[in-house]
Amino acid sequence: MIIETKKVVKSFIDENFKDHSIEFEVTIPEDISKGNLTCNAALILANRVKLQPHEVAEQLVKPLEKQDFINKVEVAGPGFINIFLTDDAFLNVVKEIREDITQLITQVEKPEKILIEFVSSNPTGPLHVGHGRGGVYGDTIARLLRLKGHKIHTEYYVNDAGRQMDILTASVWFRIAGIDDNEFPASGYKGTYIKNIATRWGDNNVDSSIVDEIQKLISFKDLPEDDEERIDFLIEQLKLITESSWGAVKNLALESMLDSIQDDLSSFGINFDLWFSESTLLEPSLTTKSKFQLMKDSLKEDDFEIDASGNVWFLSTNYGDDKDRVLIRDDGRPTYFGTDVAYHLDKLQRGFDTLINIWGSDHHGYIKRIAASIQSLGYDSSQFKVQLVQFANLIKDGSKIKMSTRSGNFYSLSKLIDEVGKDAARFFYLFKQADQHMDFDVDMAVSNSKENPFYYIQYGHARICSLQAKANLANTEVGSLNLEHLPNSCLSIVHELSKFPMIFDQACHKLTPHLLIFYLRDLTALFHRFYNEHNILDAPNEEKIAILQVLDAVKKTISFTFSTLGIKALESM
RNA sequence: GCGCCUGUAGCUCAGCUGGAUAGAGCAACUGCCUUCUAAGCAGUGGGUCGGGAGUUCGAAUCUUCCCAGGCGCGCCA
Repeated sequence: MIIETKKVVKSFIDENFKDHSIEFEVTIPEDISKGNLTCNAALILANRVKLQPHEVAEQLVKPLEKQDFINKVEVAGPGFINIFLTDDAFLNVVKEIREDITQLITQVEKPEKILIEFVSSNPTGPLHVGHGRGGVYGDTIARLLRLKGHKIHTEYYVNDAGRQMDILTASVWFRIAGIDDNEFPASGYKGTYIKNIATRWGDNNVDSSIVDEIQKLISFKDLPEDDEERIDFLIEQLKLITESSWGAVKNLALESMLDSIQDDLSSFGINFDLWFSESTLLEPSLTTKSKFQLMKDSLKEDDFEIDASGNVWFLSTNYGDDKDRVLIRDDGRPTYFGTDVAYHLDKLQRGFDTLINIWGSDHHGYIKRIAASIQSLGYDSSQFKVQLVQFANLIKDGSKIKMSTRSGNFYSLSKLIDEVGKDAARFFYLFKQADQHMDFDVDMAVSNSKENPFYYIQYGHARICSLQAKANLANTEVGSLNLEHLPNSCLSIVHELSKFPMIFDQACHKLTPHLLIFYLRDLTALFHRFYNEHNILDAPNEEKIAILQVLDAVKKTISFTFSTLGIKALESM
């Protein structure tokens, strides 16, 4: 109805106020006395054409009054146009929700092929609660955009090629050799998951001479002082000591980490279409160069240069970045940035119209250089979009929990799922806008008390299910609703239901799924209030049927929206 | 120092492409369970929308300057 109304106003303006195409809004006012819909077009247009807003409004009223879904139109306040809809318009919403709520979702005119990349956490440790937030957000965005009609592909970029992988592998070797926490290098990964990998390796292959050498290496007194230099030195030595086993342990470690990450995500309802391996970008095939090489060949020639020591620089400042960036180190190894450029080129070459990357907010400084590289590769940087997700602080017993992967001291995602449950966890992640800092209060999420908003909506859904079971009218025919039989206080529920398409559109357009949760809470509140005021099952039969049809629409709105957010609505509590 | 994000009720947050009296939940206080699930409902109190200036018919929303907090500013990923 909003969309229809907007069309009417817009075409009237196009006809009668040529050259004044304006952006205006049709919204649903808080106060029902201001109509079911309200339009601010006259205020904006009056400014342009230098007329009184009232005069303009009076003209805009005319075409609206002719619409059969509109009952009454008023000009109010400084020049708002308040629109009152017919009963049928509302009843139609209830009917459509009950038939098939997805028909209320307006499909995009031009469906796009969109690749959404998210989580992409280094496979050097288990996922923690921060990754969970990005994961749930990305997954939900994918679901929303799919429903809008876009073609969505999801991807996890696996950083399996860099120094971090060597540190991971070295850490496993230290544990294989029985190095304990006292002697363990500060820059290594200490977590118990490393011990588990070491144990898996130890089950079938233990070479005691290697173990001896590693122990000797660790106690060697002339190791570099600096933590980072020391770990790099140790890695170099370990590669010599372990020879061919190095690669095998590395593979085992990577595989174990990916298994664990995959398990955590899938228990969160998050699955990826593709796990993209960074290292494949560096592997030439028999017939072609590596994707990395091909990327370098595709960059504009003016956009890179080689310095005296042999580093290859990408001149991202040509595109507004603060600094130029090294693409290839003097020893020939690509930087992280370098392979990432190759990855993005690969994405674009696969024919995606839009790339959406969901990154932790600490990566915001990285946006410009990737956008720059995309331009240099000859693509339009507007195809590349980044949604930043802010950190999630974990609150337990009223205080923040600090997290660090290296020390092995963190609150893992799997622990969160165990304690809070998938659905409540997803709910709380989505309860706040993704690009805002958030405190995730674990105690609140698990509490069965009234302070937990998750159960508020669930309870509403369960109550309706219970009513339906008792009334035995769950399948009341669609379309037989008559507004006369509906008590006034139930009408406000119908009004709220009519907002659904608008809210859903906003959530998709702005990539803000939290709007849907806030909407459900408002909708549920109206139901709970109504439930307390009316003894539904004792109402006269016609009234009861009418009410239950509206409540069925509420129930379907909750369960559909929840399922879109990856949450299962409870039938009973 | 530069960049991004944030500052709205005691707490957690909506609202931010400017719009009609600033919202919700929790907490506090007062009521409502012999009646469809009280994980609920009704009501009361609580605000210089961090501060100043500006833009205009109109600002929590836009601009600018301050103040406070988070994050980033690697040939780490």
